[in-house]
Amino acid sequence: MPELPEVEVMRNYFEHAAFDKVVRRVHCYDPKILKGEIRGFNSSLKGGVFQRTLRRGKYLFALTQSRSLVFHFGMTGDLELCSASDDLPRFSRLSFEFNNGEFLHVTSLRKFGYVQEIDDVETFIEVKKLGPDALKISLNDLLKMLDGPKTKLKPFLMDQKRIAGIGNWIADELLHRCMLHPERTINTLSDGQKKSLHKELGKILKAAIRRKTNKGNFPSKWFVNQRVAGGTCTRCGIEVDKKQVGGRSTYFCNECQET
DNA sequence: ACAGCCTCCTGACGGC
DNA sequence: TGCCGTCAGGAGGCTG
Repeated sequence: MPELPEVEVMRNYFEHAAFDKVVRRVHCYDPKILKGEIRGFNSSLKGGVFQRTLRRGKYLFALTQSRSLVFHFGMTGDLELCSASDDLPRFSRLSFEFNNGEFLHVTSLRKFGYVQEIDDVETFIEVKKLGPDALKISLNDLLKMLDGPKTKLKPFLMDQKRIAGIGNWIADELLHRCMLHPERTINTLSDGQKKSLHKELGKILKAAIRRKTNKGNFPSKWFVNQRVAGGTCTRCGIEVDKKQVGGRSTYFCNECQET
């Protein structure tokens, strides 16, 4: 579930939870979540202080004076700051213990996602071939990107190597707003439709960040709320269709969204 | 270049 | 009550 807006909210949370505190120790409760050895991880971070965060798409980076970490939250990842007396959160896989006794937990029910020490943020982004951040992509860059490929719209939007940050729900919300069928091919889009993709994408991301939608509290008018069995189109009222597109469950209105 | 399928993982939920 | 199958989903890998 964590897509760009949720990760941006987590980035903020991380700063409030971790900045200005000295890392006393790192605890790993499930080695699967940590890429690399806990020993090396611990010695890298012990005594460090997180001072900076960055984000590209769904990836969060946290930097101490001398070390860099990347967090990917998969679909069920989250951060949770706890005091020493709190119970271990359910599904905690790793925690940073600070010298004030607090613990910042990385939770993950389904263990997709990971925490990893990296040499350098730019290199990581390069190796992953991540596209520009969906929140920062310019209209011109998007227009250029949309010029040519015969890919279907939804898989295009969700390809992190093209645009970083769009996941399943954002793609469905965006395509419904722009009245475009998820299987519409890129090369049939008009200029107006391309421009509306850019405009609506920005609106969705900014509103979602503002509303801190990581708890699923989307505005009631949003199409994303209809991504359930029996959901109805927020524009025409008919029952939404559900179909696998690019291997993902896709909800859309067969009447309003043009193929 | 693109499509389609598989794997990872675990809790929720429906059917019987 | 309990057992079983199915589903969700990001990303990477593999094949066609």
